[in-house]
Amino acid sequence: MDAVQIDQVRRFNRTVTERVGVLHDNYLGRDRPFGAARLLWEIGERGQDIRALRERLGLDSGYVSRLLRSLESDGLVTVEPQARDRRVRTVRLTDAGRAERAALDGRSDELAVSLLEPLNAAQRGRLVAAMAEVDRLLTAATVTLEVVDPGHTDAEHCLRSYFAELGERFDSGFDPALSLLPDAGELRPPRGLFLVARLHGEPVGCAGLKLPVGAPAEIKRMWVAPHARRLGLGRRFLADLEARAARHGRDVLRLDTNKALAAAIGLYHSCGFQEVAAFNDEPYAHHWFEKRITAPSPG
Amino acid sequence: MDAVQIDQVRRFNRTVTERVGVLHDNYLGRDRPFGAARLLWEIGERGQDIRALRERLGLDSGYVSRLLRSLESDGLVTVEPQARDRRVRTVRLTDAGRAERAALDGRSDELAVSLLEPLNAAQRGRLVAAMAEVDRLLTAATVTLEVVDPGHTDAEHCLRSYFAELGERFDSGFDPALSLLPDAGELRPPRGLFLVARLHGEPVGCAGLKLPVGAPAEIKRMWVAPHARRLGLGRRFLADLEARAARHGRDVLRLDTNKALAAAIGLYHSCGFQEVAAFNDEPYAHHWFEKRITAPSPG
DNA sequence: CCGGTTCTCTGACTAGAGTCAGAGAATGGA
DNA sequence: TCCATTCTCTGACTCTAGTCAGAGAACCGG
Repeated sequence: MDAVQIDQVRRFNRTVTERVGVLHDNYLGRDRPFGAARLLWEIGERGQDIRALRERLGLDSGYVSRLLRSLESDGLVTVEPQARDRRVRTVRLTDAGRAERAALDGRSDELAVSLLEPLNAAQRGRLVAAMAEVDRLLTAATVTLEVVDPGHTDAEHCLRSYFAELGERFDSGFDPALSLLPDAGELRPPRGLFLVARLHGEPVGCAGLKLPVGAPAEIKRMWVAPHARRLGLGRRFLADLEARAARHGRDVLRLDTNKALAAAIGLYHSCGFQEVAAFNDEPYAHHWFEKRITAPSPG
Repeated sequence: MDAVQIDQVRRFNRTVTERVGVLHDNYLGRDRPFGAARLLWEIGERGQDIRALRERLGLDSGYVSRLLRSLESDGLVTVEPQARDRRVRTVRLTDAGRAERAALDGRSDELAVSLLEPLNAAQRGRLVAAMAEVDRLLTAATVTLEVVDPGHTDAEHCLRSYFAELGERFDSGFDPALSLLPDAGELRPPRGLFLVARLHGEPVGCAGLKLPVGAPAEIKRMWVAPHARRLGLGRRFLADLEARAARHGRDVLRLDTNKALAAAIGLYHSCGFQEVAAFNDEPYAHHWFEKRITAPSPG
């Protein structure tokens, strides 16, 4: 990888951890140990089950219990057993807790202000834009792709969202029964595969690949959750599936799509797909694309 | 301040501290406590006096001593009294220490790579560019301006560097004796003032303001250290001095400059200065500038 | 050469952030 | 109904990262 880039990333890490880190500690950990403040924050306005808190923060159950005791004795939270399952306990903020949380919030704002303060308006604009870009791309880099069974909860969640969205966007609506849907077996080894993208553990996109014997590979059911768009995830799915298809010895990759999906059509063009004549009679398709692919170089 | 901007800064802080922070701990603190690793790093190839280490890292002397003992017992450093002053002790890396430091370096690289890895080439380019921008602007925001006496060490350091640079850049060289230099008293209250800019405690620029009675204020000896350029520091000096001149009741600010200082001339234009006829007979000046200024609004 | 200062070290302490091994209630399934 | 499991809590630890108060050696100015 490019040494100049690595160097810049390291310089960035140093500057940011110094500047943001130091202020972070100064502002947020002022009265209360950091762990307790974090917990207070995570409980949120609506309360949380202790197990959910533990999971989200990745903390030991004993540790969380102790932190909660200290918040409780300061009168910031109440802990009560859940009605349906009295083993599980729910934490809620008291009014004092809500006030404390708002104070934390205010300090977060102060921190942000103190970073912008010394700059003039033009510099502020540029800093904020650059931060947004870094934020977006680091988020993109934390998205993971994984091959799962199309029957997996996360896969089904994505597919439901996908069909719902098609129903909204197609002029004609979308009825799965009328479409040439591959049966699940076609997206399951050895006849194909199914990818799910996850961000912080939540499914945020999917894409299927059909690998019919002696025929071009075909992409089906590619979808990216609205809040995960603009992260280059579509492009990443295409690149990943293309590599997999090539590894399975296919030299052509194809797909069909609906005219309502303008962004997707743009993506296919920009990723090197050529529009071709219809290669199936999918009733919801208006465009058919194809791309010649080559085997990945070994290593 | 703009709430949208504050919000973006907060989102940035969250993403970066999570993503970079977690990896940072994973990679860098692997075998050795973080404090020891930091110390090992700061000792550097050429060794350091203990007091310098302490100062730079801002640590308690007892704590540093203990950390050094542990590094010493691991065979990574040697500590010896300085020849000239046997109270002061100098730490040097052993071969093993050098190797350990190189390993830390390698992990820093790995961290950087792991942030870039999941991205494609275009995204990497954009991420690195945005990181450079954030880095540059956060650095700019940590620069402080302070009024000091022109006889202060930091002021003198800046002035020496300034004269040296003029000597190199002017076609004719630069001889302070031939120039219309204000005597130090003119850049000292009540007749004027002198600003020094500092980054992490090091002086990185200066600017003087003459406030002659019943005459326009005048900027003299503005200089920014080469490694602190492109941080908007020149613009910041001008804005600061302009506000100070206005607070002292002046409504015109002026300055002269040499044709070799193209960047400065560009800056003056872009900050609203107009070129005017010579208002003095400074032998090294080719351009004279003036700007009408207004009293800052109260508050 | 004496007294104050500088520099480093040691010992004794603290707070934060966890980990680990049960104990004891509540629940769910056979 | 009973047994395994789930969930939370308690007590007993650990490791980092410090802080604070001297002690003792080395140095410096008068």
